[in-house]
Amino acid sequence: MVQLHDARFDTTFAALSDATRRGVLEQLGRSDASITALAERFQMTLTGMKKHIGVLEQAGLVQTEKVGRVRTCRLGSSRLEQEAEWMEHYRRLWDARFNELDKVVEELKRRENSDE
Amino acid sequence: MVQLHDARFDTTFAALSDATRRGVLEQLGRSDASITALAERFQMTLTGMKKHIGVLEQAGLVQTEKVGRVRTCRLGSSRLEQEAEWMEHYRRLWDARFNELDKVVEELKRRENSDE
DNA sequence: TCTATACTGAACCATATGGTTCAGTTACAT
DNA sequence: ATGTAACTGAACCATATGGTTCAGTATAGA
Repeated sequence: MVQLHDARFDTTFAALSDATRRGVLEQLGRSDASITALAERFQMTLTGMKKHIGVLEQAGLVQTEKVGRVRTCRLGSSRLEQEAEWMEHYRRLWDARFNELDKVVEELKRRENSDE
Repeated sequence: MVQLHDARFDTTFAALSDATRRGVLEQLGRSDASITALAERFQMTLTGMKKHIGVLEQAGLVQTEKVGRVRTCRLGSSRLEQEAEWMEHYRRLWDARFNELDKVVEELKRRENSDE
């Protein structure tokens, strides 16, 4: 049931398609951070960063918790496992196609040889 | 020089964030195909499919060649190697954070025990 | 109690995206 | 020579995205 994962993949890959958001993930890998801290680090308004965090949260890549007036962001529960798997799958497809081409080339060589 | 890869990552992940395009990659993993064939398979106008192919081509995931009046699409040269690497990197960050939390939890338990 | 900080939400803006239709152009088949 | 098939490009449309400003609300600190 590949279809079932489609929506999730859409949102995860879309979340990863922005350099700022990938930067935020890197940062959160080093230490948790407030929205303000992240906004400063990436030279952006609070509101702008909040939106990015929203996207990352939606994709399960980040979790946040508000205590007092500061909302702390940390890495979320999605470890991109299925996405990494998908990439592996794609690579196998690629290899399959590649090997097929190799066979064709070999076949051509064989014919050339028998023609000589 | 992480920045150098940023633009490429942007376009690759964006290309992968659409279910139709991922479907096209799957299909091309099985066999090369014309734009018309792909458009039919994914129930879409020729023009629509052409745009998707354009996006995939831009990301290096697909290559095309026009012979006569049909343009044949096949898997491209990008094997998502750097992207897979990036995901691994992210995972290591995640693990690092996770282990850190584990230590904190252990530390808390130790204190609890010494309090008893 | 007053003030500054940290966030939130609505509204706005420019540009991008995913799709369409319509009007070509080129190439194959009769 | 002509019709049809395969693609291409321009124009259009609705919605999404990445950002902003501005006007709040809620909390921490003096």
